[in-house]
Amino acid sequence: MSGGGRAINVLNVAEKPSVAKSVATLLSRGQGMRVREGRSRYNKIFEFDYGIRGQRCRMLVTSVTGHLMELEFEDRFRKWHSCDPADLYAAPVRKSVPQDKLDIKRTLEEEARRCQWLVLWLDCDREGENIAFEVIDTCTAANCNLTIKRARFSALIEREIHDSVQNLVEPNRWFADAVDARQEIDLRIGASFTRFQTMLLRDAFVIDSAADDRNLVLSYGPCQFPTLGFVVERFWEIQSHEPEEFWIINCSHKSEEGIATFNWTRGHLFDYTCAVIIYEMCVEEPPATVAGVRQQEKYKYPPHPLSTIELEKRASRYFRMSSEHTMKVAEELYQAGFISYPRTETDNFSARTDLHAIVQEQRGHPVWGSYAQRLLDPSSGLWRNPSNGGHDDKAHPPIHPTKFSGGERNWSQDHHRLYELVVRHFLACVSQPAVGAETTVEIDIAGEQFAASGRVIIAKNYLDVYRFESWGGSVIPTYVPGQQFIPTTLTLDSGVTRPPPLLSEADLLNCMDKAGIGTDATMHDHIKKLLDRFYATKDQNMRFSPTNLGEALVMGYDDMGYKLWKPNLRSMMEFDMRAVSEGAKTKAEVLETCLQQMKACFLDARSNKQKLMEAMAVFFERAARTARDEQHVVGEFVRLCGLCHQSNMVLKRNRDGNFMVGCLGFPQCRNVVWLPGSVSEAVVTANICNSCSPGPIYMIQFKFRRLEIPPIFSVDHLGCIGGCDDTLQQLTEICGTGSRMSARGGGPTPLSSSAQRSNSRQQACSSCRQLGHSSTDCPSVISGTRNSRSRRADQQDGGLSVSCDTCGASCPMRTANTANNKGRKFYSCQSEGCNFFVWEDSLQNGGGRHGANGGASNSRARSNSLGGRGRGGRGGNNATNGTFVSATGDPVTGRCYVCGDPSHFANACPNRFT
DNA sequence: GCAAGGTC
Repeated sequence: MSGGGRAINVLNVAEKPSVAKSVATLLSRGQGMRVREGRSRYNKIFEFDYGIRGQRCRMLVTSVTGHLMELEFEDRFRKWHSCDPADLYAAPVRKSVPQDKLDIKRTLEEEARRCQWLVLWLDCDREGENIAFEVIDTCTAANCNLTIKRARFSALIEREIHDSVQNLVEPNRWFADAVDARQEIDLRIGASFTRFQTMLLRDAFVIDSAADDRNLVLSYGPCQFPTLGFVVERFWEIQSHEPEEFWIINCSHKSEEGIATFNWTRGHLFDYTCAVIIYEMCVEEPPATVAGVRQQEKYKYPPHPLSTIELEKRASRYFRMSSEHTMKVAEELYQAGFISYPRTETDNFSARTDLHAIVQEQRGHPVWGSYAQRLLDPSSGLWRNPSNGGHDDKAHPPIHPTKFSGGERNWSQDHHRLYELVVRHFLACVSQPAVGAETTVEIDIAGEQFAASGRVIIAKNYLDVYRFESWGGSVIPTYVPGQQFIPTTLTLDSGVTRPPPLLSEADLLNCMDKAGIGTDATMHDHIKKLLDRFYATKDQNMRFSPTNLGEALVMGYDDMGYKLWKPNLRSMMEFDMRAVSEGAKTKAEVLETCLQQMKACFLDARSNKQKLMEAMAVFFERAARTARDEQHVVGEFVRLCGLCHQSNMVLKRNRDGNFMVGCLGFPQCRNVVWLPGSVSEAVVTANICNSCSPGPIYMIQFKFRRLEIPPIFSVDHLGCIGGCDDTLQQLTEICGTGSRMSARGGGPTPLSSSAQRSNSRQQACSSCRQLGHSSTDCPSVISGTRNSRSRRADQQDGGLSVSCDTCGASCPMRTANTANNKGRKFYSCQSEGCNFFVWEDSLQNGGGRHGANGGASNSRARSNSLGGRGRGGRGGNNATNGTFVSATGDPVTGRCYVCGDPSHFANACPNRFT
């Protein structure tokens, strides 16, 4: 091993103590290795003799603990009031070793003085390269004659480590530069915005967080803020959700073999008339014909090897552990040698990993040991080489067990759980997928398609050990093509669309991962920061809601038109960092352009600080000395909340100046009545509404902006929000509301919310002079001229069809079979999820669509924001109560949806389509 | 008192 000539001293530095120990052990093969203390008690020094390409070496292997240095502003810029925060974009910064790392620095200096070579064993990623240069700077300051080399390795495996030390390379300056740029940008942006918004808002409002207001820091960071943005965005999405009623036909069939539930191929329809017509056709011609039976073998694959994010997501999902706690427990298991390094992006095992050896270790476990034995038995056929998740950080393998344990005495329940997850996940990864046999039966009732499916699990395979996942199986009776049967139940049911749930921790990690916010080692920190800063809370179900403070800050920047709370900024920076690390751009170039842009953004944000103040004023009271000129903060009493029955509903303005009546129980109670966007003034009067209950409900004197309401309405109106007031309802429909959600939606952020508001107000259609639509989507234009001509051109041989207004598919002509419309022809779209429907005679007449609602297939009438009346435009027809049950042969219940009479169905109603 | 990134 050791060659001739005089031995040189080689200082080897790893990123962390564990790597130093591994490298030393592997290189020395455990022979003749000495350990001695350095100045830092964590960072030992290992010594042994070794030969590098014929050169005899005395190897000294030690470590740092991550970054050795920190970037800071020079002293005179460190105090918050020492300078204008805008100056922080140019204030001099310097890198230095912080107090708690000085002992490591001294060790490096002392050892470097007696060495000739320095070999860097830092992790092989950009941060690792940057740390390498911190070590180089420290060591060369003590000994300028050092020869500097970099060891490149991707796993702590004997052959790999020997190879890398025999093939030393140069450190990569570009990689380190990319990190330098990132650090400087993060520091300047973070410090300037944090100081600015903290000093602006903390003393101006009474922020009732758990922290003392004086110590509250309203931080801004390029990772924490987009993380908050995800939470707020979902919250807004939920708030803006307007439940929409839909209709669905359900069919089931019971036979001796069991029951099959058939789902309507159309999914659901939002148009009630359309759904009822189809439903009634099915009811009147109920025999079902089996159109097809499909049998397929399906596989459920085991997960990819375990990365940090996956570990965090799964621990959150399976055990409700926070990502921060998961990482703490994982770190302890790692320190004790039970699992591999827990901070890894890699989800692919290197071909050199001895997977069988890892399984072998687990054979003795009382619970999963027998599964491990089966895996190793070639005759079981259970083994499968793990899939490749496609990520490799080139530094660490996927998380896997490194030492057998049947459970240690000092382990908490969470240590047990996490170790079990890591082991079971690993065993699952090297197992065959679960196999199932799926049967799909398609049936046809009066031209409508339904389908049912069942699954039988043939082989559980990995699911036997991965108890966290399941694969539902259900058996359905046997059907043969052409078979006919009478459905046991055939019902028309209603449902309402639901908003998405609040973000779970796993969802949030997913969002961050996709947008490139944070790293595997820091993502949980950013989430925790939201909680620590009182920007968000986590409920019992581990789901995140923004606090008033978090929402106000995001709202403030959103109102300025900035995407500072979106992940774009970080993505842009990440793109630039990559360019630097590839040598396409220089560090100086990126710093200059990025900081110039950010400074301009900062100055602009500061000149628009009023937006931030206004957003805060929506949620918080002004501090005493500034509250004098504020009004509408608390609001005037209108009624007791009919939802929570605990708090008062008060008249308020939102930050755009739009009026609303909201429950003071917010955020626990979210009851709110949004008022028409055309209201210019609103004052609660002493008049009490005598038709709405429970009372008292105080009436509000409104003034509307003349140009924003149709001429038939008066600008002055004494109104009630209890549901009795038709004028308010109509104006709300016509003008829209000032609801933040209707303004924000999912589209691009408006630069000015007032511009958005005026766009949402509707003008009269220039074609038919009606309100509620524009000439481009006027029903008379669509069905009367342009589209009916194009439809005529679409006739097909062997049967008439028209092209669908909505999806463009061909819609065949069909004949209605209902009592009132027997023999009448219509076209309805066959595409899944499409509910286009039109009567043939309405096309021939060239006129508009049917009746008030009939035929206008896609009109998804929005529910009125003035509560309590069901769907707009169909007063008196409360369809949600009417589940029409028409079990063939069984009694039929329900009532007519047109007039509400229980003695007949709509198909026999004399008032239908009149 | 501020960021995000390493790590103990």
